[in-house]
Amino acid sequence: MIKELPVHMQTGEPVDFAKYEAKFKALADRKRLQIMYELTQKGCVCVCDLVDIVDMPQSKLSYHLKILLEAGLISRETRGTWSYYELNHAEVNRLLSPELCCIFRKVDIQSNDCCS
Amino acid sequence: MIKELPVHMQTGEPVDFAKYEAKFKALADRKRLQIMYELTQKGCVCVCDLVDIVDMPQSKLSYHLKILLEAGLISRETRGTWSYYELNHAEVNRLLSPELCCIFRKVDIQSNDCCS
DNA sequence: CTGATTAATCAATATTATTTGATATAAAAG
DNA sequence: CTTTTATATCAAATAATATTGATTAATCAG
Repeated sequence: MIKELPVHMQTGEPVDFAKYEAKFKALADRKRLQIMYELTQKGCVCVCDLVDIVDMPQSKLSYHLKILLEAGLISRETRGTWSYYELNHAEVNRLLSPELCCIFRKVDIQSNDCCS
Repeated sequence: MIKELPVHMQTGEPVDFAKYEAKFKALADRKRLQIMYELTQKGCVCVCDLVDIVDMPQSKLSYHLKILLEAGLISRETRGTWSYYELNHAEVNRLLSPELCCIFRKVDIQSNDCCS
């Protein structure tokens, strides 16, 4: 089995710090972390429910959801007038440690070493 | 072998989002990420060298080092007039994914699945 | 002791992010 | 068609962060 080097190590290209800055900026807010937590717990939630769950005025919630969405940490699916948001587990796993998995990550059924 | 549940799952206590907010805030800046990257690469570096490495005025660097220090992401050791900073690997590992290990983490010799 | 070096802190300013309330848009229900 | 509901967007006000240059404090070398 051949191991591949990460791109920046193969090429000597500089690391794209700006990319990570954007992700961590989105994570750097307790309200947004709570939103992510609720999405981790509940799966797919519509904005109208989330307003009550996180107890936040609708326009404010919309602002924070946009930031998480643009950082690729959550995804949206619109049905009619409703917008449903859910966590982007792949992206969250790509960023956060196994130790944070019980809070914000959702792990494959295989790897049974978490939140069990 | 008995598996322990994470505290917030055992007790039903709310997750301390503010704690993580502070950590991610410190990570949410490309200059600070670069500082962490250089410390990952070089180990223990004094401020006078870091000024050249990251090409930043001294007072600005000092400001950003303080933020990383207070977030527990780096540590300081002062010898005479010099201050040496290095990455707090334990804390970084606690936060960041294995996939980020090649950039910001340093992994135990054991686990050979990274940056090799 | 004196002058030079290292690094932290401070105050002023500039830049970014967040909150708020109002408005806009679009679908759904009557 | 009209009204209601869901959500996004906008502009203004506020709050939080970052940058700059100057100053301070501590050590060091002569």
